[in-house]
Formats: sequence, C-alpha cells, structure tokens
Amino acid sequence: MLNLTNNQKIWKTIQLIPSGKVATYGQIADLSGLPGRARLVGKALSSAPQELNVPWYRVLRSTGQIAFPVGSEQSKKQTGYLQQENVAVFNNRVKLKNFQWQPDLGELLWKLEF
DNA sequence: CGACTGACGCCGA
DNA sequence: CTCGGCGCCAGTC
Repeated sequence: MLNLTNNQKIWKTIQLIPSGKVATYGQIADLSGLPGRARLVGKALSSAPQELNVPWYRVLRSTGQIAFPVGSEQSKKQTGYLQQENVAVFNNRVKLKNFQWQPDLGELLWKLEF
C-alpha cells in the first residue's frame, strides 16, 4: 500500500520523457535513484494507474527493443504510439542512437528533487 | 522460510 | 546474433 515511494519516483521520471524520444528501463532506474534495478521499472509500469497517463510506451530495453514479444497486441499498440510521435520502429526495435532521451541533469534535479 | 517469477541488463562464450 | 549465467528485488505461492 505505501510502497508508492519508489513507484512514484519512477512514474514521475517517465513523465518527463518528451514526445518523440524514448528511454530505457535501466536509464529510468538510474534517474529515479535506483541504480541496477531496471526490473523495478517494469514492475512499476505494470502496476501504473491508468489515471496517471504514464507514457509507458516510451520505455524500451537497453537494446532499443520493445519489451513485448513481436506480434503481441502490446507490442503492436506500443509501436503505434511511437510511430504516432514520429519514432521509427523497425523489427520491433528503435534506434536509440537517434531517439534516446538525453535529459539535462540540472533540470531533472529541479523537477524531481528527491 | 525457500522457490519461482518477471514490461531488465551486462558479460563472456 | 544467440545462449547461458548471474545480479537485482518486490511479490506470490
């Protein structure tokens, strides 16, 4: 019930990913002050309330791969959302080199301040 | 309490 | 590129 602290940090961090850009699970974990705990990010997303409108589809694996199996409904939906923001998805993956979010740490400190 | 399970990640073979 | 193995950790059973 009150384990919300970590989840909230994660959700809040993901909210900062700008449209047209993506981030990886590990990246979000680090920025949320939870280094090495990428799995928690996935966990947090799976239990994220609809009301928060968390842009979960902007979070990918460290390889740029969509975390869901190719062809799955989830994968298709995620691909759709991304392409809607002009993020190119090829073979269930995105080229991080071109679309990975590179936040300004100073600004993050201002917006997140844990 | 132990075993298993993930929307993960990194390294070595 | 594919596997296997290990680290990580909150939940579940």
